[in-house]
Amino acid sequence: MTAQRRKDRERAERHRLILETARGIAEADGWDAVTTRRLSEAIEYSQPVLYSHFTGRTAIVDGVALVGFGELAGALRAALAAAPRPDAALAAVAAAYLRFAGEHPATYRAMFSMDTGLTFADESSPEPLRAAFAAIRDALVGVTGAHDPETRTELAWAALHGLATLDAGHRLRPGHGERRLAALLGLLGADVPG
Amino acid sequence: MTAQRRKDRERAERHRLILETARGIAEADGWDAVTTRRLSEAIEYSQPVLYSHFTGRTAIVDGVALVGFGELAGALRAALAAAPRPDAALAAVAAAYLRFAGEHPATYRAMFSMDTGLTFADESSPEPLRAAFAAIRDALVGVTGAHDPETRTELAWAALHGLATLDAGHRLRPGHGERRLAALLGLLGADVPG
DNA sequence: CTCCATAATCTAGCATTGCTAGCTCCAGTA
DNA sequence: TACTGGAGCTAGCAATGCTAGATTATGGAG
Repeated sequence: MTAQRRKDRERAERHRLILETARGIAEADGWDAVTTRRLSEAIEYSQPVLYSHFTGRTAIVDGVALVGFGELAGALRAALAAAPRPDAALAAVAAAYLRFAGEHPATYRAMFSMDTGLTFADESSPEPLRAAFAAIRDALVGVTGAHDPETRTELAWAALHGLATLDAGHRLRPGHGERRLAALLGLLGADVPG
Repeated sequence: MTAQRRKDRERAERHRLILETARGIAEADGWDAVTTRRLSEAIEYSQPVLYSHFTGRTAIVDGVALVGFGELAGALRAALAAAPRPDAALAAVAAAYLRFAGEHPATYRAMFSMDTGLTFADESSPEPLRAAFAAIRDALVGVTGAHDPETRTELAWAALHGLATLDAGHRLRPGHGERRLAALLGLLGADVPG
């Protein structure tokens, strides 16, 4: 049964290849360019192979999103751990969040802006997403009175997400990202009444 | 030439009908359900008629987005005008913004989350969008020290947009919208150092 | 080493999509 | 009343996601 073991490994590798290739095409030419034909050609397999790994095109997008959640959680945790002092942690985490969104716009879109089959906000929420949420909350708790941290974390997340998506859509003034981030940190750092 | 006048009127009316129907289908069954065939059938014309009004499907989405910008700007201006005192204006505007996004999710998607041919952030930005931005800024200026109002307006907008989109994607705890809005208003109302 | 059953992979094609070429037919003019 | 221009439709193309059925490779039994 050692042959089976090897096949499983090759299959997992190809699974990874599909996701990586899809992500690459999406980051290069947008998600519309990720057609099953182009993707299958890029991985040098025929289209039906894709369907032996994923239930359909949207499942592939979901797969990329999941990888993204893992990366984002890692980046936030790393920023949190590397921050010298608690009050610097929030700035580091926020900057890391916006950097991730800016450097991987298509991945970020898959995670947050595309019709998805993933479920959230309940127990079946992907673990990496919960980890990313926890990183933001931990950073916030370190800097503020920690009154109702869940709500404040949701709010900080929403602000970061709004900045990321509006900026990606060129809805905000270019070149003012630093200033906006500073303003956000100023708000979040301040004690909130109520 | 009175016949021409009538034709122009009918044509404008049909233009409006197309946008309204497309929006209705999108709000009912999502944008994926807005196919040129279903849309043309709903307006009781053949498909090519759509292309005599719009350059393509995305132009129709853009048209709905533009209508949405107009409505949003109107709602924000109304909220601003109806607020009894300046410090209540911000709460009214923010609530109106989230209400609009919650009541017309597909329209809101067309405005902010879909690949669009519209341009923003420069002079050619749609006028209604600039009007909506101005309404938020005016509300903010009334409540705070108005230091760097452009940046603070972008930030407030981003927070509202983030709350709207994450909530629409069921990424936030249900039933806590009021609390999040209150927390946001608390942050924005507080004076920010720097 | 050979044969064969199983699994893996591909070829070919379906239904649906956005979009368009070219015909038809009707309204308005002389 | 004949004619012309344009408004609208029928029919069809290329591209998409997806799948059925044929085909080839794999690996164990004799």
